[in-house]
Amino acid sequence: MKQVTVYDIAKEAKVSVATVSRVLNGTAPVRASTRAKIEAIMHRHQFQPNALARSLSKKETGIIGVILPDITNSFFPEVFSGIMQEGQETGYTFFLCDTMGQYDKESEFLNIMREKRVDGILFMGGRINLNDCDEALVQEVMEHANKIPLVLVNGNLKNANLTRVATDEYAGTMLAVRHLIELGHTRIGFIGGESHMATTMVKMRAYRKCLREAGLPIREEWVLPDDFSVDAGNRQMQRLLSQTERPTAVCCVNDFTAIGAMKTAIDQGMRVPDDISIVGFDDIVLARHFIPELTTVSQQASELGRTAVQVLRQLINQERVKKLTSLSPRLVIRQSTASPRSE
Amino acid sequence: MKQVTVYDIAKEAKVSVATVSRVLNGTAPVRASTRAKIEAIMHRHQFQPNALARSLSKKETGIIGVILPDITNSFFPEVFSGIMQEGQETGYTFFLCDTMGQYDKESEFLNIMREKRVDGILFMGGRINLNDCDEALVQEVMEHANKIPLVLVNGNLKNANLTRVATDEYAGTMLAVRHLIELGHTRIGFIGGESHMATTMVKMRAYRKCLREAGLPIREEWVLPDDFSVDAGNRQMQRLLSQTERPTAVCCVNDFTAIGAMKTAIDQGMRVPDDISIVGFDDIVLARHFIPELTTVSQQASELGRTAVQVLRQLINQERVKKLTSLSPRLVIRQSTASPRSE
DNA sequence: GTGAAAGCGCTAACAG
DNA sequence: CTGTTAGCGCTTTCAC
Repeated sequence: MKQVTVYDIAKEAKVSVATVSRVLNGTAPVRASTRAKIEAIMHRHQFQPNALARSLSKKETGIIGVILPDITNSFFPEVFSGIMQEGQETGYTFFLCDTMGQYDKESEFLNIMREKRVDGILFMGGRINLNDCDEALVQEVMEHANKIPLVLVNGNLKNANLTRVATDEYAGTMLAVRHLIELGHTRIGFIGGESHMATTMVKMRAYRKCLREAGLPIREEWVLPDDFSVDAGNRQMQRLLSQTERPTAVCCVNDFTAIGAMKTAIDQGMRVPDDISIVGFDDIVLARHFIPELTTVSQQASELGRTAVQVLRQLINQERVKKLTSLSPRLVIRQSTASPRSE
Repeated sequence: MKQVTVYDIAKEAKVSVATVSRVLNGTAPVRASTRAKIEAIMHRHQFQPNALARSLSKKETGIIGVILPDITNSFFPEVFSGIMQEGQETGYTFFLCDTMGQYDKESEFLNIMREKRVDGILFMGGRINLNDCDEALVQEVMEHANKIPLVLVNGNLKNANLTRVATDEYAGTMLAVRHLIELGHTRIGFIGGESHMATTMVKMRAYRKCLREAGLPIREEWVLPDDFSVDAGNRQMQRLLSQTERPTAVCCVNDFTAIGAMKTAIDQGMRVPDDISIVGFDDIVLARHFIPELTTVSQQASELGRTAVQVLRQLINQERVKKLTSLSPRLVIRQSTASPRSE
């Protein structure tokens, strides 16, 4: 019942373990006949080389550690899917850690990854999305990054100067707001996002910039941060609708809040997009299946994941790497936006 | 820059590596003073014990391998989330493999897991959902299961007699169909699901049983398998609506097809649930956010994941385990179902 | 309590 | 081409 090892194979083939190792890795020429014999024996015994032993001596595991805040949030499975596709093609395997948004879990997982000797780390969510992250937390990540290839995905850490790949959310939001303006909207609100998160700030900044550029007034009572959930969308749309002066369009921090906003608006008897236009951000899979289909900004999550792995691989291979790889989002126009009714 | 090892620690503390190992694992008493000294040194050097070396000698990794067919399908992240929660509490870590529905990838990952010496395997999707799985594929899994703890989650392999945990989909479907019948529906269709998949067959069987029990006729032209996608729902609802005699309610194989069916019905000018009632299966997160909110059967995905880990752990610890652990689904009544209009 | 030493299974010089 | 041997870093008897 004991696992067969290179020694067993070697003995049976009457060769040394070195030779067995050679056919296993193709690291040096081996006579065709002995190679064939060894392979036959390995096959017969269904030999499974012990990856632990191999990694221990090679000092590399072929494992990439992935930290993300919530696998249950459909954006992340898509990114992860891209990560896996890219990784599989290059023989990498993944160690996925879900921090459930807790910063101390990030620290914990970072350590576990180091113990497991992963070859590199992809860091998403949590502290790297904070606008003003605690110095100690930044420090910690920097120390790890000093010892092991690490890239921040869709986030940043002030003054840490780490390698990162991210969607250009500023540009993405401009796409969304300009779309609304081009449709003729002049009364545009913004919903969702915790205000201490970088995403929220960036998106709001882009939103304000656009309105200003277009010479439109910014009504602070229409700028309603909250969190990133569907419920946030519900709540803030409710608030918007309770005002006597209402916007005719709203830009949402992500698709979840957009969905919530849409639902509440419709439940209150409004029609989307006739009475109010709504645009989201992320283009989650179900966005196109809502009624009405959601206009949104696609982050191309899968592409983001692939790119992240490519960049990390360069880091692992000690190649030169751009400090920031920026991906351009795309506006996906569907049914939830239209020109305002002329009144 | 080199990693510090137990030897470095031992030397600095003027003790043997054995003692260092003892404080690391608490496997034997160590004098408090020397323990303190060692711990201080480890802390100072930020010592990270090499998990590979440890696993190699202990012959256990604390890793559970998880095979699933598509992390992008929101049902699986939820299951996985439950798996991780349960695992974390017991110190396990996970190796996630997405087969993207390809059977050969299942084989590949099974082998990789063996090489990585995971402590146990959780198998979801792919071949274990086939109603009639190729004998060789069954055999392969059986051989692995013979060597390593393995549990099938929401699936089965004929005559393999493997340990499994699964939702009772038969019961779940009965819940759904009976609900429709109790509402007064007599004309009920069934949409979606590939007919060679076990889920589909089980659910259809339950559907037929319910109708028969209630003395209702089964109209074969209203039983429309397809695949499990939103588009399948679109297509088959389209077909249903093109018939002159239409059902007043339809039971869908899962939430995706239900969403598709709903969307097509509404796009065609029907009202849900007024003109047609729709019930799904799974209770994905967004089900409650659709308009109308989707009535569905909850699999309690997260609970399923937790249970799977518990069972696997028992297997790993060589405890007695029930061959089948069955979870009861729950009907979640929301807005997409109502009594048929009396005409 | 603590130390010496033999593994765990594989890779990689080095020598031939 | 192939064999010998010394690691890789930790755990675990077995003595003392």
